[in-house]
Amino acid sequence: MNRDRKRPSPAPPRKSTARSAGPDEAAFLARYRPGDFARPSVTVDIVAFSILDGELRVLLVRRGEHPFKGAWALPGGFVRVGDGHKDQGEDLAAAAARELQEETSLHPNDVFLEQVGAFGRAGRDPRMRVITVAYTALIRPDLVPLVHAGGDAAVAEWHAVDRLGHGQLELAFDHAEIIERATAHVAARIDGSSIARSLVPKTFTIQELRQVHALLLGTHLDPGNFRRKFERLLEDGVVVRAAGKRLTASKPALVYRFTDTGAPSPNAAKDTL
Amino acid sequence: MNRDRKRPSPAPPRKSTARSAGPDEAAFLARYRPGDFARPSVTVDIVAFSILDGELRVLLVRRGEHPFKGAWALPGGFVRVGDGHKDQGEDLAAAAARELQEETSLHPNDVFLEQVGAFGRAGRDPRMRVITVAYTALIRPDLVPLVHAGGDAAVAEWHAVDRLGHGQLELAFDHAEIIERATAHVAARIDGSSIARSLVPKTFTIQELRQVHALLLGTHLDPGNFRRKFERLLEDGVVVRAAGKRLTASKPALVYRFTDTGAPSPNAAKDTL
DNA sequence: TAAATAGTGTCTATAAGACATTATCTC
DNA sequence: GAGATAATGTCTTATAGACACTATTTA
Repeated sequence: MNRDRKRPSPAPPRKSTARSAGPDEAAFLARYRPGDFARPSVTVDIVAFSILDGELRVLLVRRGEHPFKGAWALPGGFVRVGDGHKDQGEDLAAAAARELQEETSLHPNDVFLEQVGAFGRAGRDPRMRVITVAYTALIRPDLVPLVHAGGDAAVAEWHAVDRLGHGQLELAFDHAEIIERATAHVAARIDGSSIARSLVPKTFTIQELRQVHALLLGTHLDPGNFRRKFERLLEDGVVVRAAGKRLTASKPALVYRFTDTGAPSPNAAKDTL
Repeated sequence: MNRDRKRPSPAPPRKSTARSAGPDEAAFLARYRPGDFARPSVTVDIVAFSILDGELRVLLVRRGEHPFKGAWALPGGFVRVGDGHKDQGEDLAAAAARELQEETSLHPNDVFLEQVGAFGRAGRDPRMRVITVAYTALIRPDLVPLVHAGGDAAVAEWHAVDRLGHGQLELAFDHAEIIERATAHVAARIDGSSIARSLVPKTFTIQELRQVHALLLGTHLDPGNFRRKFERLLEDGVVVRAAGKRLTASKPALVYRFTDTGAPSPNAAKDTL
């Protein structure tokens, strides 16, 4: 029941949350000053997925500094907390969107961003206590070529999730675990179709969409059976025919696109995530 | 790519995580000193569910201090971060387990504890920036009578989740939203049966188990159809007959219990959660 | 025409929903 | 015996998996 932080503090004006604080509480807040005892650093880490060359891949950056110098890490950074008085800083989702944009130069509206959870094992960063909030970011493959433009100087590469295990690649901190949980998170949410929508190009064939589902689920999917499910999406107006055909070595495939029912990114709305 | 926290610091020995840091990195850590810029406070909040009088209920405590004095809040408290040198403090799951025990005097092994996610909207606490990590705790109703014993002096009550909305009860901070998400989290995981196991008494009838599922899903469940699913649990050895019968106003019902396949609480294992 | 893949149809097993029926207990 | 609920059974519908088959294009 330690809900009460036993500390006085200057009144940080609450932002946006309109609620009726009585004059009593206003007076309390005016008197309140935060004591300082140890606080953790809080970061956001971005698990950015895309599909390249038929593989599920995740964006990793090579660390140039200790600890884990030379190892691969998830892009991420500190949550801006503000000065604690006038301004309490940015929301978690905003921090994730900002980091995403800094790393990839992609606009957050084009990317599906969703919280996975908090990871805060003591000792996960050898320097100090760091609690990180992980977000999945689903990047449409046709946007991947635009990714590298605005990033830092550091090396960023898309690594196949399948080839991360078994120490084939040294991953910094607990990022192997975070990627594992993020992958499970995405796979568990594939059926709503809003996930898959963020991992196929603007226009796609049924087989391409099936491949996305198959990769995320880690199983083979029968083309005929998948088509059956796809036809339900057509009937519901979730997808529609697009112009043209996809030319292959044999019979060309019809091309579809998702309609705009339901936004691709739920970012703006949920700022607690 | 702000993965590097641009701060020097004394070497906090990493806890438990056995990894091979080269002598180079060891030297770096010895030199490292954390600068201090603004950090958020981090808390854990417990959304403890149980089923009483046929209702899904959540444990709330009445706030005795500003802000939100007199309002109802989730039990919770600060994550212990340690001094940042020798010790980085406790894991998030450990903090949740500790808070749970402090609040309810229940042993964490008897309770199903699982992370919901991080909530960190700027301004959610008017005093200062606080990021909280919410955990669901599922309390078997037969343990509820033991709950109050070891708590703080504050008033703690089990409130029906159905009767929280529409401003019927003033909830502190963003706890209404946290409860909503925690409820959805639990409902989404009901089918694994490990959830329901934590919300029925040690022995239970089929109808009692059905009621738990119905409450969490918010729908009516047909007794006959539910029995069919239950029979699969029997065949798989997930549940077995227990001695005795439940006496009612009419025909007594057979009594069952869950077997020990699969632990009731996944706490100890996942310390990143 | 051969090869290849897109697209279609069919059979079966499984599970869920609706609902009727029987069994067994208390009062 | 009346009332009540437990326990069982049946019919229908929806969906998934396996797999056979047809259609259309390129080379």
